[in-house]
Amino acid sequence: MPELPEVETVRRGLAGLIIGKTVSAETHDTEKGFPNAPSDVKKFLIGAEITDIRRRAKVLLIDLSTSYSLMIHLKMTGQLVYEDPQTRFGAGHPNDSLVGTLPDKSTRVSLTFTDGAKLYFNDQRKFGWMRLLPTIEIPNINFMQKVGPEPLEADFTAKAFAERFTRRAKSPIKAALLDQTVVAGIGNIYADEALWGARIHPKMLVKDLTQADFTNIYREVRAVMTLAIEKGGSSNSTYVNAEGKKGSYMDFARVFRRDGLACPRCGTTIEKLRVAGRGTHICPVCQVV
DNA sequence: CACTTGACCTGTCCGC
DNA sequence: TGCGGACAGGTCAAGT
Repeated sequence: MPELPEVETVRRGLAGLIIGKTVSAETHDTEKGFPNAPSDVKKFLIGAEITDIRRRAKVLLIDLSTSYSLMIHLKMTGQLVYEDPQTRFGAGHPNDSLVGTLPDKSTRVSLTFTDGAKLYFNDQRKFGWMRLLPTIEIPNINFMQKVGPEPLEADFTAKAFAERFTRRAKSPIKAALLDQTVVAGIGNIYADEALWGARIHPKMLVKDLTQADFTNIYREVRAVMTLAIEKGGSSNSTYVNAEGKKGSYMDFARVFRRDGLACPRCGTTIEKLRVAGRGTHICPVCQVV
């Protein structure tokens, strides 16, 4: 799914909907998605109040009053959808919804709150996961130790951005942008969009780029992600926010999934190629190797 | 280490 | 209409 702007959109939506609520029940499928022991779930999740919702890179953290947290990665097709059964607010809402009646075939975890509201974790491809762990242990887990800085932090500079890439000298710039240990939160959509904005070909090697190039990429990454958060993220097929609704960034995309259409800057037909094993979209005139 | 490729899953779309 | 193959927002564990 879900790159930084989509996960941030879910975080903001959920924060307004479930902070302060108390979990009264939980069900999940046993094979995948929520591997915690039933005794831990009973002890640290049931009866817990939601105290905060945080995001780091593409990971969501739902903090509980028991000093435990739910740590969630949506991967490609994960959804966290809230539903208030009294008003039918949330899932199944007719406007811009990609979610029908829940739970459905893709539902892996369901939480019920004491007021009757529900939170569903759906994941069509089952790559995503949710786990319950002590809040204090989160900074120690491998992913948190290795993940790079948040690109939208106010004090994150263009110079600091460029320095993160020195390790990846022989990588194509797109592969390095997708590496979460370099900079956090960038995925396939916003890598393509930012490189188009910076007029840099995704196959350009890191070592062949100048500080000026990195400054441009830095500006574009920040601009495109900020706009995407404003638009509620990108919905190609399965991504929805906490209310089950789509994001509209794809209406503003300049190259991503626009192969065969005109480059909005020069009119040349946008092409699709493969870089770092991922579908990649470029303007062959604006972005030259 | 740095770098590349395949694996993990289900669903959809495209060509025959 | 059916069937095979490629592809899809992301990491990982292997391989070189």
